[in-house]
Amino acid sequence: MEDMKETNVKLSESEYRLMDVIWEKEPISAMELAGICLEKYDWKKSTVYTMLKRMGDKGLLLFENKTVESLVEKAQVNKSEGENLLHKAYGGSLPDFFAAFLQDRKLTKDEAERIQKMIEEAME
Amino acid sequence: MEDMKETNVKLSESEYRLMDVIWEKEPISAMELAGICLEKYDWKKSTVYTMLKRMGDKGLLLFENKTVESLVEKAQVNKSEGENLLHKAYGGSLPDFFAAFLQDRKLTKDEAERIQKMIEEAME
DNA sequence: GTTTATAGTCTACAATTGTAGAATAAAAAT
DNA sequence: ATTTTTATTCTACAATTGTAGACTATAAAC
Repeated sequence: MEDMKETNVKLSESEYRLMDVIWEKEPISAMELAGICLEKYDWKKSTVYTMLKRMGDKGLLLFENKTVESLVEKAQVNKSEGENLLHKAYGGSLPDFFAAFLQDRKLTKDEAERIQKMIEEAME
Repeated sequence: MEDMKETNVKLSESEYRLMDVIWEKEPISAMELAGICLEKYDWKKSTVYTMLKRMGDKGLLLFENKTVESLVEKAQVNKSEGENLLHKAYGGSLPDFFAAFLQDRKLTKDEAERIQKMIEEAME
């Protein structure tokens, strides 16, 4: 990972999958990547190379000198997808958003505490 | 809205936008829908009709007798998008997921309380 | 009933995504 | 240097998405 501030990065499903491997192993050689993707997703190597090319053009990663590294952070991609959903689906209301997940879900004491704590810290 | 349990409904960006209008006004006549979409998104009427056709084929809505109604609930679509993100991006960990949103965000006392309360209720 | 307006369908086309075989280039082995 | 192996690129193609103009059918007015 090198840099790139770009807000609102949007990856397709497959792009995300590929990035996910990259995030985990970078810097990684294109060949090793192809190997992992073959195992993990059953993608042929040319499929991986094609994606690398396209994603490189989009500025999502750097494929240079046999090696691949990301140009977007996982946290940032996740964040922007999340914020996007929060706004489009729940009008930006965090309580409404959270409610959707807490509705039919049980939390362990530990999880609940961890979250409670975060909330306190986020309270002004 | 009539029915359809289908887990994991996935709408494209435009499909979601159209559905959003439908959810708000259904049952609504195709023409009125086209009018709203023209104003709101600047989509030509044939664009709307094309989408209605395609989305009807996919079982996302019913376009019958000049009238349109949804076959998927907004809450359900939102939910499934959210769960999807939760899993793919945060390994299903709600605390991690929530943390991403609470990180750089301030909550009002009211919001915090509403969330706290939900958490307590979700705790076993 | 014929004109006019309104609603709906069809066809089209470009961009993006998912996928990969075939060809080529580069590196390693002999 | 030539063969063999391995890495990379090219070309291709189908499906999906985004978009809409042109045509047709239907209903409303006269």
